[in-house]
Amino acid sequence: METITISQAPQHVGETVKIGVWLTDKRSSGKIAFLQLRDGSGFFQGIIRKNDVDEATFEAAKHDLHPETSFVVTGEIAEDKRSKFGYEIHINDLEIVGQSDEYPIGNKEHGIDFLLDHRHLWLRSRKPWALMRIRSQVKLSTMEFFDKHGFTQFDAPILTSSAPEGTTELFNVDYFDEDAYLSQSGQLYGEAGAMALGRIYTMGPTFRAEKSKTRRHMTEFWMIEPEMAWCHEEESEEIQEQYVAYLIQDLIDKCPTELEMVGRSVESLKPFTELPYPRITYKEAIEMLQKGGMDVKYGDDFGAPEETFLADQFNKPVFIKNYPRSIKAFYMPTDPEDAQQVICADLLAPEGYGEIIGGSERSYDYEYITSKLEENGLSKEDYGWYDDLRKYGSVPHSGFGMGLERFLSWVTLQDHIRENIPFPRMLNRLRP
RNA sequence: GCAGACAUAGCCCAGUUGGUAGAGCGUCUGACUGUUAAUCAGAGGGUCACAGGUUCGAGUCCUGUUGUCUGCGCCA
Repeated sequence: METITISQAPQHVGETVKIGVWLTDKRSSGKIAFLQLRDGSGFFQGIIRKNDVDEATFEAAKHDLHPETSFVVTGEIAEDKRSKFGYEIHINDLEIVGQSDEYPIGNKEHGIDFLLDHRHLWLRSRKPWALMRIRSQVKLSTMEFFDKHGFTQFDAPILTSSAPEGTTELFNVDYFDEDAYLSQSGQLYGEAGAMALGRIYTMGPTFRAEKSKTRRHMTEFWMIEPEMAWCHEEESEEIQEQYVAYLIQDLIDKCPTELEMVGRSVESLKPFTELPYPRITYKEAIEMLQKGGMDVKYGDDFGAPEETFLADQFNKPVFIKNYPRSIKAFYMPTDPEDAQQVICADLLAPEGYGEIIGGSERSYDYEYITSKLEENGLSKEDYGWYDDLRKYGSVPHSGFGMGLERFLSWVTLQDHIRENIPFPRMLNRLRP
């Protein structure tokens, strides 16, 4: 007899098979019981009738199966329109493997704090299952997209000697009696990679010790940071929008069930696969905000309300280009049309989700970079290697960073990014 | 870092001028042959966050402590 998974059930209609499962819920009558089953590959229902099994098995189904009890079922796969999945299994026999008593998570009515305290178990529920499948697909699609476009995956170090942008707080670790820090960006290392391999991308965890308490922040999150040699900002933006559209199209094609499970309709995502995305300048954005009655002036960075307002003017992601130098990173080159500004763009997601990508051209001028490093108090000892990238065969290059969980929270319509990573790390949450 | 809320059963929450601690869900027992948050009947379940104070009497009023959530800032 063949052992299959729930996801393979449609190919085994009429066959008697074995499946290793967990119970999510059950309903029973005097002579029939409905067992809601999951096995990691999917969810469906098992039916057990008193007349089809011996009495001990039927009694076991009624009394010994509790939420998350693991067992092996033997039965015949049937197509049935009364089942939500479309298929179900008529059980002839079952063998309990692992008992489960008083499972803490029910079908409804839990607060977020309780659920996060039980994250190791909550992951078994439907919504986290769907969110983790979507996350996995996005990472796979990322690798496929960049591979197709000639990029090499390039892993930046996580332990670093100091801070790339010098401003944010870093997690300090003891590195054999020397101070080291957990990386807050792989970008500078990515630039070294681009000079070696042309086009690279990093994909890995990033750490920020900022005491942020918002729906858009975690202390540990994942970034995807492509870096491209011989590339100006305009070309980088084209890659960015193609990448975002590619991720969304792949989700539409490969994860429609998971999207529906988390409340995101496939139809609502389709417009975001149509390119190009609109582009406006920072100055135009300021004008739009002022006309909209918001209290901003040139030189201000945008907060959440401003980002939402701007994104609401378009029904697509929108690039905001060329911000003032004062609110951007030291390595961004001067905008030739306005010396107060730098060549960069942020991509704002629609529907109130704010910035999902920050990117820019990188200055490749040795004098400019060395003076900026000095202005920002970044030492030769720690950043001399970054100078070298300009000293030996410097070329125009650009790159960007996408926050994986921010992207995911947008496409899955979550109001907080914490459910888009298996074990979120936040200001007040380090366990489980 | 700033501001505002909250803390009562395993969970989600009520609790009136201060007067014996409540419901729903889950759990357990029973009924029911197509249930989808099943339904019906019954049972069990509490150091009211912690520490003081006022009072004949505090879940309720006062003070302090701790924890959590939400929004803002910072950013992805």
